[in-house]
Amino acid sequence: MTRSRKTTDGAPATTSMSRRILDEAARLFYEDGFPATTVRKITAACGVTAGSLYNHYGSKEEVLYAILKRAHEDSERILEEGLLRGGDRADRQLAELVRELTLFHTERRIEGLVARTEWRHLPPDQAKEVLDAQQRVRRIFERTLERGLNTGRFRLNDPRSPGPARVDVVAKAILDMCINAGQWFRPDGGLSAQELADQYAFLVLQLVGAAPEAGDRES
Amino acid sequence: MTRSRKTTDGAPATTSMSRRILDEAARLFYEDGFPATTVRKITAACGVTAGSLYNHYGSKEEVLYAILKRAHEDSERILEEGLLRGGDRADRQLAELVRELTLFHTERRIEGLVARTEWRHLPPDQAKEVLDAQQRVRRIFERTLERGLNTGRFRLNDPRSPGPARVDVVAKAILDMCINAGQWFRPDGGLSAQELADQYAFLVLQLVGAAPEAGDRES
DNA sequence: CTTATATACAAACGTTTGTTTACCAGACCC
DNA sequence: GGGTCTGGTAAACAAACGTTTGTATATAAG
Repeated sequence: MTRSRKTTDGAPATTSMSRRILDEAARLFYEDGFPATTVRKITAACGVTAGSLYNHYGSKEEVLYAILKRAHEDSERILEEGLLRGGDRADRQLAELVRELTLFHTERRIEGLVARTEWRHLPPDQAKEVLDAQQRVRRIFERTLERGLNTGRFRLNDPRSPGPARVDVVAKAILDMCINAGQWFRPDGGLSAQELADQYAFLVLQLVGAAPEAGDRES
Repeated sequence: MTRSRKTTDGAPATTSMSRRILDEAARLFYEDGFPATTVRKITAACGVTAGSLYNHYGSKEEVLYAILKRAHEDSERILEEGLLRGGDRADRQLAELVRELTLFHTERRIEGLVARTEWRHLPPDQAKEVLDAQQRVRRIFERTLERGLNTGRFRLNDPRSPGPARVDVVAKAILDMCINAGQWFRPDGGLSAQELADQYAFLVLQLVGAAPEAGDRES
């Protein structure tokens, strides 16, 4: 996991300093935001002095970019795995997606929030990379929603409204729910992250009007 | 509306400088965050020099506090009005709450986002004020949810789960949906803020399992 | 006219910022 | 031993920070 820079795969006693800087910086960006977090605070949290950061990263911005890149790669991978686990029924796919995304943002809420809020402070080309990754995640949800509507598993027709709710709007609503759960959830409230993810999956299925099907247990 | 400081109620040609500073600061806090926004940028946007800000506010923090206070007062007032308009049926109350909150955060997304994200940079007692206001908003939603469950209008029992979804969890999910809509919504996408608010109200009613009742038109 | 008040300005304050530089201790290879 | 590399240190850099100061000007009151 932690690949030390040049050693021949012998695991170092402590996590490598490069990795340590990433973790402490993520925590500080989460608490205070990127601009208010100084290089001196980051390095002090790692037990070294300011100049040392530049042995591992070219700038403070580069540290932020590394954090965001890792978070987005991991979340995309996790969602695609969940999609496969859902089989070919859109409702089961959607439930898996919601579960996985909620779990990711509760278990790794520090990186999750930083990735959502601090990309503005990156140079434009790197900021665009982050936005593209967010768009890919959204597309995964939109495709599953469309599949569920086409197969008649989801129902989004408001009797008081001219047309059905738009798929992109529904996808955004679901994403905002799952992503922001990480901001308030604390595992000490008598509710585990797993239980929260299950409740969210249930709520989202109700939200898209997924009728309980034969084969799903009924209470 | 804009009360100029000393004139005898004759409307000034331009909005007063105190108000102007508030608006420009809000926009800059929204774009770059509080710590990355300098006093010089704020005052330059108002066409004056840095020192002039201190004729109107005691510090940069005080500007942030004024923005947050105004936003929270307005949103609480709007929600309570919506609650009254909903009558005594919990489903109609909930629909009004969702509509109003979504509208507020789309029409005033700048203040809305700043209020949600920048309170960390306030001194502890003022930060607590903001958190208290957020808690009051959450309670409004929780009470309406409880009323709907007690009167049987809402249904939150997951057949695959031991108990029903917790009211506080459902309230958070709804709040995250509405509040964050302001971050991505742009009125140029062929969807007005009103239509978005209506769709969200519909989605939330499905989410809480509100059965369409006699008297609501069916398509 | 005189006086007071509000608000603008330019300039400076001490501090902190991200980053660079020059130097040094230890590990490894031959 | 000597040579090279890695990754640390202390000190310095210009630039930018929030804020204070002294001063000018315009408006309104007495």
